[in-house]
Amino acid sequence: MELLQILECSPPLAREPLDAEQAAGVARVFKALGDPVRLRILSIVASREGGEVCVCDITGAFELSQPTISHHLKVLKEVGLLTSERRASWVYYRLVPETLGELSAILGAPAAV
Amino acid sequence: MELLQILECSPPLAREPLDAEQAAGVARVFKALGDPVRLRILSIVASREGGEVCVCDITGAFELSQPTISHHLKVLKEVGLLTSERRASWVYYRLVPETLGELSAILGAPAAV
DNA sequence: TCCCCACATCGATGAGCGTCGAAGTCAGCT
DNA sequence: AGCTGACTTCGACGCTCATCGATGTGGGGA
Repeated sequence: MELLQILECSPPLAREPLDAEQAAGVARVFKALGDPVRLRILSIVASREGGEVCVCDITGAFELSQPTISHHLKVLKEVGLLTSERRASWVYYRLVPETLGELSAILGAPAAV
Repeated sequence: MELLQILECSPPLAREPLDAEQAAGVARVFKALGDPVRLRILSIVASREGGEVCVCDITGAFELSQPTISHHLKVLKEVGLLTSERRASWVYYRLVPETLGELSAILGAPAAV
């Protein structure tokens, strides 16, 4: 059930065809990346010094309602690209670099061990 | 196509936030990858010895109608992941490795300069 | 020339998704 | 306890998309 496990078991595209289960899992993550707002959110979190971003910082970067941003954050979290932690009144989001790395490897990165 | 240019100009996610135009372009390609059938098609083409796959070979690998496969091939072609060439009665599809490489770099590949 | 085959396009349909306002939750402050 | 601020969840609406059957196209072969 865990998505990251499926990513770890999926070979690079150029090595051998994906089976249906692998394709379904990998596609879920790519689908999450297939939205401009989510991509920008992810890049904001990923490029942040310290690695943490408060939701209010993200909301301020878009001309979208706060529930919409929250929805996108939820999608990114569900596929294992982000994690969240509540401290006091604020919720901080943080990148999961392993997931990003697995995706890169599936696309055919030169296997950075 | 100008899509590949956008990919080339887009920094790795972890380096700096994407602007709206970059995010829109990159998202188009990821959205194309966000479907299990298209991912499997891409892996079939990418892992093929010789690099060429006839449409009939792809259609045979799925329990989907031929128009549906043709639709997915068109999507992959429009975002610059595949090219096609007609020879005699058959149409052969081929991977565009540059596009895949740019995506991998945006996800944070170890900067293959 | 006529037919057949490989593939693309068209039009329709049902499911999914992005977006919003409204309402709910949760924590700190007075 | 009550209030306020930061997010999340809910319900709804409009649009996009995956899929299909039917139809169009283009190239060989008989």
